[in-house]
Amino acid sequence: MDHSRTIIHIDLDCFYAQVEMNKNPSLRTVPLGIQQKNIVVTSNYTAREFGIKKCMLIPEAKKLCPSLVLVNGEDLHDYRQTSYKVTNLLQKYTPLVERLGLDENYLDVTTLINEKLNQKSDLKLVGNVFGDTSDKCECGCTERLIIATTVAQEIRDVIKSELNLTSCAGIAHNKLLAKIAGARHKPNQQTVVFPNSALELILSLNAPNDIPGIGRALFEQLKCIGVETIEELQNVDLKRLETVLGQDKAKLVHELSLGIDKSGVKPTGKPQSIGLEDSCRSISVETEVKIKLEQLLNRLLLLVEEDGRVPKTIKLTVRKFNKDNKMSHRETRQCNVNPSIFSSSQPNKEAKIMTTIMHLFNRIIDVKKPYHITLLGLSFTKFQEPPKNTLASFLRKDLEVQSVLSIENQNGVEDAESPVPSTSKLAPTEGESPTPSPKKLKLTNLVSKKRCFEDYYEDCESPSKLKVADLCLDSVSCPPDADKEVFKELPKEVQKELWEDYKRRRASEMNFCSSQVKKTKPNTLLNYFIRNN
DNA sequence: TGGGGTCCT
DNA sequence: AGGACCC
Repeated sequence: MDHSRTIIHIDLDCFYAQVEMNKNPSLRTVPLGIQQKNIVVTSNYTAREFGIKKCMLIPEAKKLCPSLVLVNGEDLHDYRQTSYKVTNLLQKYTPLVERLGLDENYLDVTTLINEKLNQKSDLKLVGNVFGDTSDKCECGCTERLIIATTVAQEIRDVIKSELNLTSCAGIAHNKLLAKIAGARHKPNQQTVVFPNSALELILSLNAPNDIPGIGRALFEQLKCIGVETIEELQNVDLKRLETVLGQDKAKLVHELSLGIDKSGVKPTGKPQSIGLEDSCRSISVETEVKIKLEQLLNRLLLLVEEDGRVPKTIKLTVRKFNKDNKMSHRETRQCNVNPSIFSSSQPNKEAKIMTTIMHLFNRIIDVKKPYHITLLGLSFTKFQEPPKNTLASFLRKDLEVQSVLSIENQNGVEDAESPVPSTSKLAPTEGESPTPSPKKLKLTNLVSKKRCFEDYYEDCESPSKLKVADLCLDSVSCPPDADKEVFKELPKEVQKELWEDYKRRRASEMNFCSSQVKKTKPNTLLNYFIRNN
């Protein structure tokens, strides 16, 4: 077996509740529930002592705990923001950070651990251990996992000190085991599991669908062939499993049941979609539909503006009333939109977008017949170009021009555009814990977001006129797409970053163009900035 | 049972 | 466009 990787799973404790308690510290001392419609989606640990459970109905929760304080958590904006702050912190340890929902992250710390291994730091196991450790694997994984317990503790300490959030961590040689182990001791604790305890850990779960990756549908299929417990799944005849699941799925599921998980930690880049939903008792007239969708659209436009990218398609989701318990049944329709519609200079773009949304709506609902809608959702997908969250993006004058200059982020790998150079990444570390990087320069407040478009072509040289040689010089000059007057006033360091950013973008363009023509990868600057390629 | 997301078919 | 999975 291969135990060469070291994975840490970080899970924020009752995440929404923690965010609300940080916003309003007086909530810390009371039983707190986060409410979405008629449901308590999560609660703080004070409330849990009353027996409040995830996804409990409000009346039931109130009966268990009449003093329960409820905060509405239907707008995820603040949770999403905090969530990304956590992920950004984690990315200082390794670029291999994968998000799962808003409150979980996987880290592949293999490289970092191997570096620490060479430094001969003393082996001190921190936190809980799952299972018995008398039978020790000799492949080296034991030492690696022990070092990782210290790293996990450091990471949790930083999340606490920087963001005032407590979390749990699971440490193992794969994602599956790390996640399951982390849930053993909650809250604000961590657990390591060694390979020899993998089977025991999996068997400690109650049912096959407690294994991440085995959901309701798979569980039902398993039942059909008489597999109801994890033990039965572990011992099932593979051929029989294949008859219902097919070869690939059968192998995967069987391996999961044995604690084997070969899946890698996939760096999560920018979201593939940004959407909003609103459930409701009943909507059956068109004006109400319009009002709801307008609300959703206005909120969504703000989110997309924050994101910085421009979407190319829009998707409408409708859930019709269904007396059967098929609550999950939704219908969607999508269409492409001209990205120019999102331009800030576009006069009443809301109305224009609403027109296409209502067109989608009419593809799902025949408004001449009675209807009964219980959910409306709107989402934007297929974004143009990766946004460049750098100082440069701020000074760039025109979104449309920007889109011409940029390329799609083809593999979703982090694009080396982090405003703070991730120092600890792959470079050898100095042995101490990763120090928080210097505070980001908050240009947001320094530079007005107002951009003027008119003089772009007069003011700037065409990028195509820039010679490749310019890109290789050490000297720093003003990128053609930045405001020269503003640029002059900036500190030298900032000027340098803007110029570096511009060079990177130029390099990307060059590679983009040539790779369209010939399949071979030219040895451009880009190769230094794009990994896994 | 909410309000999100991902990837595969 | 839907369905599986995840939180």
